[in-house]
Formats: sequence, structure tokens, C-alpha cells
Amino acid sequence: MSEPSQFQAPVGTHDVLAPESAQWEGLVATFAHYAHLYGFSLVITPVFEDVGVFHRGIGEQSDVARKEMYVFKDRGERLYALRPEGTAPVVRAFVQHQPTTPFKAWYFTPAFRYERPQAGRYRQHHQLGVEVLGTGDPAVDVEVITLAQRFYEALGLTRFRLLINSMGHLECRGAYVELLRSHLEAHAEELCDEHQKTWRTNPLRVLDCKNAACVAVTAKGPMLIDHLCEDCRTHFSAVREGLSRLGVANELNPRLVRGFDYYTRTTFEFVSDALEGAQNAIGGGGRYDGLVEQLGGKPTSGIGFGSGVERLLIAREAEGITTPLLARQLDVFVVDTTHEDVATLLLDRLRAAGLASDRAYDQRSMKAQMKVADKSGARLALLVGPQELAAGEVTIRDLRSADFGQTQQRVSQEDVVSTIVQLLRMK
RNA sequence: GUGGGCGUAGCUCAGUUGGUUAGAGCGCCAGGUUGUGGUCCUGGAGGUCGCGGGUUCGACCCCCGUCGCUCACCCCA
Repeated sequence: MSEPSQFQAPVGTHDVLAPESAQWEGLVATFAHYAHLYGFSLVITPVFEDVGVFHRGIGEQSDVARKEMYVFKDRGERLYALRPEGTAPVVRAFVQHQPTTPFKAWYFTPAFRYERPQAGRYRQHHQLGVEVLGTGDPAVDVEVITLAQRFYEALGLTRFRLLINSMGHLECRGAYVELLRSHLEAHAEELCDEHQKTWRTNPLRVLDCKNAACVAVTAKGPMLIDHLCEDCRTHFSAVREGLSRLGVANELNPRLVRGFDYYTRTTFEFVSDALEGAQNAIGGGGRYDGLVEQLGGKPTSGIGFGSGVERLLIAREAEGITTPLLARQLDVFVVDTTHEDVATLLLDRLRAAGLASDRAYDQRSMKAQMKVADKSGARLALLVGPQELAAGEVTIRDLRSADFGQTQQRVSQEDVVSTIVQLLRMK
């Protein structure tokens, strides 16, 4: 393999430039707004952690831990992993700092998984999410799920569904897994090739298999939802009832088994019907009542969800939603042909007054600068040439109108900012 | 990890059965208008045809390898 003559973004990663980056900015701002409305505060944790955080967090047997983590040793021989998901690091931080509960945090973070990229799947993708630690109240399950629902609605999404299931708590799930395992054992030869090998170590995964053979086997077998203990059943119906009361439609999907081992009780996934193929999950999450203990803390309930930024943007596009998530507009564009760089001073004053302003550089011709002004999308152009300079004035030009005889005016340099503010207010 | 499709200007793409100096549209720059953008006209810059090797008198075109992009499986956001 030879050295690349030109560098490019690593496989499965991508750069986000304007104008697309405005969508990202708007998306994150919208989420931050909703998180705030629901009483969440921002949490920022490192993008890399001791591998143990993830091994113990998401489970040694999960696909992500087994084969998808970016693991590396630093110069001090410490073994780290780039975060493959957002929950485990937040829980680690919770255990470390022991904040008062309930601890409600939201995050926006890149996540890394070493897998082959395809539509809607990357090696570095980005997630928005929330976590609540310190309460097992089903009202929190409802709150977290509703936050996701309202956020998606705010993005303009309509063609998505909420799938929900209960994984039970550690004991009733453990009992069920044994039940399932013996069922699978009896029908092991009927399973698909993949699960013939793995059903013993990770029996729950078989429930999620789309292969007809596996579906046939599990259809005859026990479903976890039918084997929940009294408490888990009560919790689950409280959650579903709470959602219904808020008008949040939800479908029970007893096969919904999410990829991380830490989930207990409520698990859910939002799928977009606008997205083709397997990459249709726009968000998902659930309760993880044993995770804090797994990471060395006291027994503490927790629940959260994460949502993929790239998936959400693709889903919006697939639904044909064209309204921008962030509409940014430049107020003023300064065209300076004096060769004395009056622009620098003018811009400083405009910006100090809170006006978004830009300029052309390199002392280009007026025509060239006007072209740039036009493309900038600014509403007004500020023209300063030798004439204006001599008179101590500037010309204000409305870039939205065709004839400049009518819509152009000269004002003194002292009045520039106030005149512009007034003009912009009129529009 | 497995398999399919594709790599020609900044972008979207043409390129005849392998045959001279590789094209278009858009974008960019300049001029038409020595103080005025969006339309129009004219001109210009810009390409080791992903990279390496092979076949051939001759390769963008054929063959092999490689890298990358893309789609699917698996799994997930």
C-alpha cells in the first residue's frame, strides 16, 4: 500500500460543510431547546474511555463490543476505546461524580463503530440523546419517550412509529432467557446459519433475526412479554398508559431486543417508514437499571435514548421536508472600492451593532464585489467608493430590488448603522 | 467480515468497434459597461482520465492488482 497523494476523510467518515452544516446547527439547537424544556442539562464527557467502560457497560457479547470498537493504546499503555454509544460514558461520569438525583443530562456526541459503511451507516456518526439517572418512576420513561416524540415532530417528521417492549428486570429476564434457551436448543437445527452458532451465548438476539427460519422457531417459543414478573408488568403498563394519555402512539413489539446488554424493562425504538432497508431506526433507547452497578456505583435506576443525527436528516429528506432547520441571513455586505480599506472600520461598527456583515477582499472591481454581495444573500449592500469617501458618506443599496435609482440612498457615515437598522426593521 | 455497481475538470456528466492537441453544462476569473449584482454576450484558467502494472505500433477505452466511493448482507443511530 502506497502513501496517498491526496488525503481524504477516513473510510466511513464525512465532512459537513455549508450549507448542509446549517441543518446540523439547527438540529442540535432544536434538540437543546427541547432538552431544556424537559429539564435536562448538557453533559460533556470524553470521546474515549477505558475499554472496560464499554465492555462492562454494553456487554461483552454484544456485536458492538466484540467487533466494532475502535480500541487503541496510548503512549502510557492504557487501553482506550472511542465511544461506540453515548450512555455508558454518562453513567461512568455519574458514578464518578455522584451528582444529586434525579440526574437529567442531554448530549450531542460523535460515536464510532468499525463496520462497513452504507446508506445511513457510518464509522463515525453523531448522536443526540438524554439520560435520567436515579429514578425508576414510569413517569420518567414516559417523559423521555415523549421528549423524543416531540423533538421528531418539531423536525417536521410524520412518517415514523414508536415500537416498544419490556425486557423485564434482571431476574425475570434471566428466568425467561433460560426458558428461551431450552426452546432454542430443541429447535437448534432449524435456525439460520448465523444463529445456529450463536444462540447459546446470545439467545435474545435470535428474536430479532429477520430470517424466516428463525422467525418460525421463535414464533412457537416463549415471548418475554408473557413472562414478566408482577412489578415489571405493572411498570410496563404504566408506561404505555402514560404515553397513550399524552397521545403518543406506540406499538408493542415483543421481538424488539436492542443490541446492548444493559437494557432492562422498557425498551423502545423509533423507526422511519420513509427510510428504505435496514437502516430505518432514527432513535432508540430504554431503561438500564443495572448499569450503574455494573460500572461500580450503587444500585441506581436509569433510562435514556439516543438518536442519530445523520439518520434524522436522511429521514427528513426522504419525507420530502425542505424547510430549513436553520435559516441564517446576512444583513449587510460591504463593497469597498476606495483602496483605503474603509470596510474594516465599517464592519466593526456594523457587527458591534449586532448586524451580520461580510465583505469582499483583495480590492476587486466593483462589479466583482457586487457579484459576491449578490451571492452572499445579504439584504443590503454598503457601497463605499472614492465619491462617498470624499463626502464622508456611504451608499446603501437594497439587493432585493432591480433598479438602483429608487432603492439606493446615500447617508453620512455616522448615520449608517441607525439607517440600516431601520431599513431592516421595515422589511 | 462477505458480495454487487462505479471511479474522466470544483460539481453533474459525455467520450463513437482502442487511433492524432480529452469535451459539454454549471461554477470560477476577466471583459462587454473605467461606480453598481441577479439576465445576456465574448474570452480565459482549470484534468498525471483514482493509483500501479500488463497487452498493443498506439489505452480514458481491454486485462490484472490496489485504493476509494457506493449499495446490499450482518448489526445498529
